[in-house]
Amino acid sequence: MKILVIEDEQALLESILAYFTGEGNICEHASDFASANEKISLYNYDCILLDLGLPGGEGLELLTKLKQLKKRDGVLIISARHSLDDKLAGLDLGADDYLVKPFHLSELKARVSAIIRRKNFDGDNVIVFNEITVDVSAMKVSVKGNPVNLTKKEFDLLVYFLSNRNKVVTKNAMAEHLWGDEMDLSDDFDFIYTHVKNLRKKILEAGAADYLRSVYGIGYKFGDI
Amino acid sequence: MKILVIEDEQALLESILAYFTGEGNICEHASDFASANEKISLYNYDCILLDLGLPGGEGLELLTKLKQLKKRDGVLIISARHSLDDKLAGLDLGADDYLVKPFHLSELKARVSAIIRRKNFDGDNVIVFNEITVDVSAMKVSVKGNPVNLTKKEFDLLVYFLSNRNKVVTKNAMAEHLWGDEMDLSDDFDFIYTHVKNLRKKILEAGAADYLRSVYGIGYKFGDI
DNA sequence: TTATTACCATGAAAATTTTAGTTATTGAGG
DNA sequence: CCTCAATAACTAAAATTTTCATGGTAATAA
Repeated sequence: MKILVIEDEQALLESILAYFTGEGNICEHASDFASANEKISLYNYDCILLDLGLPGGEGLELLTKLKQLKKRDGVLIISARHSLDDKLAGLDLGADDYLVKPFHLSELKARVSAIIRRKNFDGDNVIVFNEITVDVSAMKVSVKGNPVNLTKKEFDLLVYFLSNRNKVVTKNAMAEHLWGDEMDLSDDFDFIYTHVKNLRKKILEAGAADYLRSVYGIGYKFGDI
Repeated sequence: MKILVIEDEQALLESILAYFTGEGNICEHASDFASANEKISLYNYDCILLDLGLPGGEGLELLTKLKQLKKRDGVLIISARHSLDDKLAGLDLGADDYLVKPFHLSELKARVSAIIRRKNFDGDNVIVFNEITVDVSAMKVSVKGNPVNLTKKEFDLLVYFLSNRNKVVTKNAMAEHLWGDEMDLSDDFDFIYTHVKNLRKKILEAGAADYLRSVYGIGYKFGDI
């Protein structure tokens, strides 16, 4: 999953990044209002961790901005302010949850997972698409009940396709979601072909129909044939 | 096992902590309502010892909270109030057992063990998995009837694997369970490999099949081959 | 002391990325 | 409507990087 951490306290930022990266997520970060504003405008995230006490601007404004842009990123507010007012204001402006500092990383993770589950999979841990079943939390995939061994990138790719089923996804969007901002978008990332190929092969060999169409010059579409 | 002791009477708290820590458990504690509330929200425990007469709030509310959060921690109420009403109220709200002060630590331990046994091992003292037998209360492990000498960490690890059999457990989850919150989860704890290795070796040498698979980039899975 | 736990260095295994070569699709010019 | 060059997509395999296993050692606790 792709996560943006907006936090100016350097030590906390780093431990959050280390933890979530270690859990296998793609993480980006911003430490001030301006860069946070830029990130949320330009990119999409599965979840944004937003610290309210931010240099250069009022964190709550970012929520307003997200709403204006009609983004559907999940937002978890993390803040030292534990007044009820702030909490309500945040939730009112569209935040999905609110966590008061100090907190523990395992708790943060649990909440982020809950938000992502709610947003992407209707609160469910398991995505079912015809004969393909994906257990997101257990990172397990099966076709007609038979388990399929996918690597992490293959798994991420499949989940991305499934949460965008029947929509055309561009190569850029895929790259952005799977590799985050370490990836220079001016590069061509032919290696995506490798992962697509491997995923395709494994799913087909497991006995699923060929749901993945390439859209010449654009990207791919995964969905009903 | 991970145990939370919620108790405001300092002397009693300390003797309980000393006793359970001495028994090899990971113990945490809280002395007032607020911090107890925070702890139970943030973490999962194998058993929570809950004193009802707590400064700052009504202890029974914590039970309600646990239920709301859909936690499955075991709860043993310890309280000076020996009225039947309190007891029934507590059990009604989901507590697993009730112990009236004063009590003997050995009695407390027996009840805590019973709760943990019931929660984790279907009330059984002994986990049997193919040729591996684990006596949880006696901390003894045997393979095909031959005893295997495990250290504490190895034992804990094995029990953790067994109570999560056939599921993938992440390195983070393992660390969290084995070391509690003293461990900085943003660190990488490569030494977990050592414990895995030692456990694996001892179990294999004792003649068991190789039930432990590593799941590249994620963690481990212990279960049927 | 001895037993246990944490850490480190090294090599092996697995996954990811790069590279290079092949095939497919498109659209412009004949 | 065809041909063909340009671009895009696909594939296989090599190179690189990451993760894991293991033996040994230092630190700590019993």
